[in-house]
Amino acid sequence: MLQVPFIRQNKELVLERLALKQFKELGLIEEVLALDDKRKQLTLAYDETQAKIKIASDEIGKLMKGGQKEEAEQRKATVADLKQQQQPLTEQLNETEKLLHDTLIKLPNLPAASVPPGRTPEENVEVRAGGAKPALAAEAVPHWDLAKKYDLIDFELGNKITGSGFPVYKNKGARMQRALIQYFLDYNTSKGYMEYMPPHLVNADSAYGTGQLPDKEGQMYFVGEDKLYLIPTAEVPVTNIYRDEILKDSDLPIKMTAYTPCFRREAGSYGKDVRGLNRVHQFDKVEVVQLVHPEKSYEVLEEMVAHVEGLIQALQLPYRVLRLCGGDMGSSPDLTYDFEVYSAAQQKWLEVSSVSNFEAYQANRMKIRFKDSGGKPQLVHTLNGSSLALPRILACLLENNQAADGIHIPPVLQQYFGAEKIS
RNA sequence: GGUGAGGUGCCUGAGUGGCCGAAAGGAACGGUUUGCUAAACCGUCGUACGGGUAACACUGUACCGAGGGUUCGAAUCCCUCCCUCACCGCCA
Repeated sequence: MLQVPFIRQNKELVLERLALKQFKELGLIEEVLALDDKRKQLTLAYDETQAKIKIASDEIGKLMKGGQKEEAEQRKATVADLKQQQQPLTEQLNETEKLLHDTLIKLPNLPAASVPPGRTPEENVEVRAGGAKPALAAEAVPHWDLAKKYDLIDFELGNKITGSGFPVYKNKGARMQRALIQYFLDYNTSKGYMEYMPPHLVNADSAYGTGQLPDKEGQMYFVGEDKLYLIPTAEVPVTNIYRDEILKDSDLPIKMTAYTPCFRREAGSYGKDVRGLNRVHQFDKVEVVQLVHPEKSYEVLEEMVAHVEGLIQALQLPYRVLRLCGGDMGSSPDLTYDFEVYSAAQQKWLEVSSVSNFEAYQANRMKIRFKDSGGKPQLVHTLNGSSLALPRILACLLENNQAADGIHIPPVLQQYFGAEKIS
């Protein structure tokens, strides 16, 4: 959520940046400022009346004690009068505050100055690339065929148990999931991230906090009976650990990592890239989250990008790092880097990680603050990234490492997986 | 799910209608003392939104789980919800 004083002082910049993000309802900015003006005016009027009521009430108490009943009754009449004046103010104030909040929450975050212009994924900017695309044999096949050949994943079985997009991992496939999760968590904790295992369902407040609500409600599975949402990413429960907290500046940075399954309805994306593991409704992911001092967040963003890059390099996968253009970014981040790995048999780049700086956008929603050196509460900056999402990593590992004698496991995974290849 | 007790500031905990934004103790922070540590002593010790200021100061209002209500006046009384604890039931 953007901060009103900032909008007021930087109106032109805000309009310009929102346009970069392809945001159309620029009129909302004027609305916000007008509503805020109205709010201040009503607050002042309400407070003044309320102060008079308090004084009069106080006097009534004293008059009653002194036995001056008539005087007291007179004061009561005054209060009744004041309350009548106040009533419309109260209503208008509540209404205005709600409207202001509802309008404010509709505004996306401002993209950073370094965000490239553009509308579509094609306009994302490649920052760098690494790893070599493997030269596969002519008979190389995509991962869904390999999954069948080596009995690793059963997609049809998931259909029976749940529905499409819920693959069943089995055998060495299940073992590989476990190995990847453990390796990723070990890698993250070795770099100072504290490991968490958070709830997989969250309440509406948490979903609002990270920005899933109200905009992306349709992307989450909802348990109506208990008004809980299945998490689309560990970012939601993990970042909310510090919701409504005021930290000491010496507490920063806070580095957290968690493995969770992720649930996404993917409404509206049927039929596109849904084959095999490319897009599923439930998948596993290890996430890293940081809460940092505002002056450090861009430095930390680069550090997190390097962190994820190290992981992909260790897995020996060909990858590229993209800086997302304004139109392809989500509504909450200031700056996002996507990692894509090359799935050699499909000959496709698959997104496996997204690392973002949200600056104070999420922190303002969640009221995550710290006391700066002057002792004043100030919003932290939040960042998060996948390190990593499993399905597409697995797809690439299977496809890229297939050989006549089986699928070769990257050295870093062998001790976790317990073998050098799947055959 | 049932019954009972309860939810107060960073923590413990007092407060059952006006003198309470809230006692006391602890923790934390700053200072004095001290060879160092400890102890002792002094001070600070909520947040939000307004007004005010160059910035402080100062000042108004709100907040004692959440939301409603009663009353001139609510942490305190009433209602609904949420949560915690204990016991019972069920159960990994």
